[in-house]
Amino acid sequence: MSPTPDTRQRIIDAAQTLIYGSSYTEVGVAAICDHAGVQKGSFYHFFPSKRDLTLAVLDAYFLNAKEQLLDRAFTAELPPLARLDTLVTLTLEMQQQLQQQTGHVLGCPFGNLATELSTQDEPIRAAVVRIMRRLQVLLTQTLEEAVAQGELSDIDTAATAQAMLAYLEGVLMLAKTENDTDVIRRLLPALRHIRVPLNPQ
Amino acid sequence: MSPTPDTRQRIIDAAQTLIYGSSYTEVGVAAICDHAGVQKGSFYHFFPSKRDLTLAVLDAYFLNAKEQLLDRAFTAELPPLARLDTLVTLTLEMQQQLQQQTGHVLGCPFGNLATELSTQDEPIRAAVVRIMRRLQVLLTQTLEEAVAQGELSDIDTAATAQAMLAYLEGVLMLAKTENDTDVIRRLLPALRHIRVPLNPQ
DNA sequence: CCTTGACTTGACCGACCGGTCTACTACACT
DNA sequence: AGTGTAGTAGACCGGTCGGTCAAGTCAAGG
Repeated sequence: MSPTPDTRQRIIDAAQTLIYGSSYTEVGVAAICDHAGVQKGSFYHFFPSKRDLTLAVLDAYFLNAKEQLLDRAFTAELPPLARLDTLVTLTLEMQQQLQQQTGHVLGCPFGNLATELSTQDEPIRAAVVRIMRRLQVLLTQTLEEAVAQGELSDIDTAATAQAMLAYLEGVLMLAKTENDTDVIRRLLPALRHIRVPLNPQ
Repeated sequence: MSPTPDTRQRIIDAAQTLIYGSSYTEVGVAAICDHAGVQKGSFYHFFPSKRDLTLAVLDAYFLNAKEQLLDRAFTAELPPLARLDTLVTLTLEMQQQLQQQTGHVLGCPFGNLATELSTQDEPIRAAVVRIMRRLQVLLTQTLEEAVAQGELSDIDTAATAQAMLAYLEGVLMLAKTENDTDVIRRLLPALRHIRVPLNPQ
C-alpha cells in the first residue's frame, strides 16, 4: 500500500518523537512501530536492536539541533558574544514551542538520554559524549574569538565552554522538572556571564 | 526468622541504592524485594505501589543529602560564600566515593529521577520540585547573608540561587555522562561566581 | 521467464513487568 | 485458650517487553 516512503527514516522519526516525549525505557519497540506504521519485522530488518536505533536517533537529534539551533547561533555573521545570546533565545523559543505541542517542557534530548542511560548502556553514553564534545567545541571557538576580539578578558576558554554547556543542561533540566519555560527565560540569559578563570587547579 | 529489623526501611534502602545506581524503570519491584530480602507480599503490605515507594525513596534521598551535605555546608559557623565552597568540596568527595563503589558517576538522585519521570509521573515530578525548592531556599538565604555582610554586591538572590542549582545539576549531569569526577573538580568551583543581576524583565 | 535479494508481514517466543490474592505465622490483648 | 491483626510467604495474573522467524511480496537484472 502506498509508495512506502523510506521506512527506515519513518522509524527514526517516530522514535525521535516518542523517546524525546517520554524516555528510552518507557517507549517500546511496538509503540515505535505503531507510530511509524511499520511492522516489527521491518523494524528489525533495518535495526539490529533497539539500542542501534537509539544511536541513529541520537544522530537525528543532533542534525535537528544543528539545523534549527547551532547553525543559526554559531554564525560568523554575529559577533561572538551575540552568538551566545542567540543560542539562549532560540533555545527558549524551541522549548516554548515544544511545550505548546506536548504539554511538557522536554529539556535536552541528549541530556535526557545521558541521564537515563549513562550507567546502563556504554555505547549510548559514548555517543552522547561525542555529541557533547561537538557542542563544547562550538562554544570554545566562540569564546576564543571573543577573547581575540577583546569582547572577553583572558579566561580558560575550554573549561568555560564546558561550564556553559553544564549551565545550559542544568537550566533545561530544572525547566523540565518545573514544567515551566519561564525558568529558561529567567536563568538562561546569565549564560554569557559564566566564567572559569585561567590557572588550572 | 531473626528479629526482622524494619522491613519497610530495608525496602527503602534497597530501592535507594538500586534506583540511584540505574534508573526508575530499569529497577523492578522484584529486584528491590530480592535486594532487601523481602517477599513481594511484604512489599505491597507497606507500599500501595512502586510509585509510592519512590516518593518515600525521594524523602530518604533528601534526608541523606541533608545529613551528609546540606547540614555540613549550610552552617552558620562558616561565612556565607565559604558555605558554597564547602558544598562544592563535599559534592566532589561524595561523587568520587560513589564512583569508587559503583564504577559509575551517579550524578544527582533528584535530577536523575526528575529527568526520567517529569513527563511521565506528575506526583513524582511535584515531589522533586518540592525538594528543589528547599535547596533553592538554602542557597537564597546564603546569598542574602552574603549580600548583607558585604561579601556580595546587590544581585537577584532568588534567581542566582536557582542559577547555582541549575549549574550544580548540569555539572553533575555532565560528569555522569563522561563518567568522570574530574568534570566536577574542574567546573564546580566556578559555582560561587555565578550571578544573575537585578532588574527583572 | 526466472532468479535474486531487499523488504514486509504477523505470528510467535521466553522473560519479565507491576500488582493481586490466599494461606500462613507470630504476637498482643482479652 | 481464643481471637484479632500486623506482617510474611509465594503462587499467580494479564499484559508487555525486546527479539525471532518462516513465509511471503515485489521490483530489478540476467
